[in-house]
Amino acid sequence: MDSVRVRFAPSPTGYLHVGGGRTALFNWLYARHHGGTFILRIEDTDRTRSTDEAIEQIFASLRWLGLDWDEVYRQTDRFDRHREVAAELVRRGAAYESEGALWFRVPKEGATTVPDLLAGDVTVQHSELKDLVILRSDGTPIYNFACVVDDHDMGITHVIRGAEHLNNTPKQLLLYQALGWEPPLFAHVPLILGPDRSKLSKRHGAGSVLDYDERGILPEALVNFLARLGWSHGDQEVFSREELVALFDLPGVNTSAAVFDDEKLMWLNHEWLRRLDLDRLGRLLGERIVRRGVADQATVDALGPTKLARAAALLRERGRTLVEMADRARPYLPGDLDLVPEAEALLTAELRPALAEVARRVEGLSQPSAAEFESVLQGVARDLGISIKALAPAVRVAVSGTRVGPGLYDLLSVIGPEIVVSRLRGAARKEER
RNA sequence: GUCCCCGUCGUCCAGCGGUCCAGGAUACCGGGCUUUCAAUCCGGAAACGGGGGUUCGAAUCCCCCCGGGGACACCA
Repeated sequence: MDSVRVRFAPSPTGYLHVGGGRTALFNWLYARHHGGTFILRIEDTDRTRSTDEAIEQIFASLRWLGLDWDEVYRQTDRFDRHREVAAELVRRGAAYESEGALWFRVPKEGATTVPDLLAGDVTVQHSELKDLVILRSDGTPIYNFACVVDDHDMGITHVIRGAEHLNNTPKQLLLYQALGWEPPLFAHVPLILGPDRSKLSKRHGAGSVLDYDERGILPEALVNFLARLGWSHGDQEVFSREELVALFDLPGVNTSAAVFDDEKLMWLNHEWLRRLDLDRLGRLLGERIVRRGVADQATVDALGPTKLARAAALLRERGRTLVEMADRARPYLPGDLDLVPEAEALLTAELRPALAEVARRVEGLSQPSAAEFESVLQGVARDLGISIKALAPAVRVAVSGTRVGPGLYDLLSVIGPEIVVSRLRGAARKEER
């Protein structure tokens, strides 16, 4: 059997949204699973709506998703070929000119059946079809025609595309027939729906692939999530890219549309955050801290990769996105903190000397571990006759500015003795005013 | 409106004639653990759209209805 050649054929009329992203993913997975070729074809025949910015966006989106293509084409580069084939259709009497445009004649009688790999045989009566324009009056080709010519010329073996194209397929099949060409196999994948159950589109808001990057979603998570929309492997939920390549195939794909559930994406993202290599996560966190304006590049650089990774290890347990992690990273960075409003209530006159005492005892230590911090706090609590349940929250808020966060001793150990001491003293002094 | 596709917990999936008084995940509710929040553990509520068939037996096969979606451009 010929090796698999599939294509993703977006039109550059706007950003790439997740629906297109999933179509691209399924094509890519199919190609990689079968050791085939993944082709990217920019369908820019509508020159009034296509933009170079959109093309760049599509490239950037696919790169971010990690979907590498083996060949890339632009339909506008192939207009001569399209016109040549159109002329051939005229010669064969299958096309005619009217009002300046070239039309393909659809038979009045009979029917065409699409042998869809997923939907099964779908038959459409020719009486339902109208003649279709193949070349506009300005001589440029139209989708249904350019698509057929290109799929044929590029040796496409499987057309995997959104279900909204199922109705186009009979027309395309008729074109293949008129040209005497062997059509590829078709697989129309179910649509992704928005919360209102209509086809996911730009008007549903955050539909752009790159928006998910902006929101702090990992490409691993979005790929995993998109793959699970319409495809499954038993009860498994988390799949690495490698697993997907190994397991994905068309027979496992659904036929019913799926609603995009943001909450589940968040859960999956958290899962991936917790599985990520810590050095890489540390780097991502550093970038995000700067990107979010939490701190500048110099501050992040000063912290260094090791501390960044340690902070990331704590942050990822609670944050569901890189954005949440970065926005909570302030306590790990040098400098003063804004304390939450209830902090004042926690830092009572009774606790003030205790904070100062903790600072004094920490000062003598070098690189204290979480366990050492614990024994310091326990010691101070015991010696000063204070409950640890009162001391711990006060130390936490003094050092991290907030009442919530990782285990206190881990937190202190990662923040490090210098910053801990300085913030403890600051809080103790504040109370004296 | 016409044609086409689809129809299992709110949502994503499993199920492909018996092992299903339907399983997993998420979200939700309650409890344990914890200085807090997470994580985690235990428990709970939650679905085969309806009606006819076929069959000894149907979530699984067929038909009708209903519901949802998509397509009906010199857009893709």
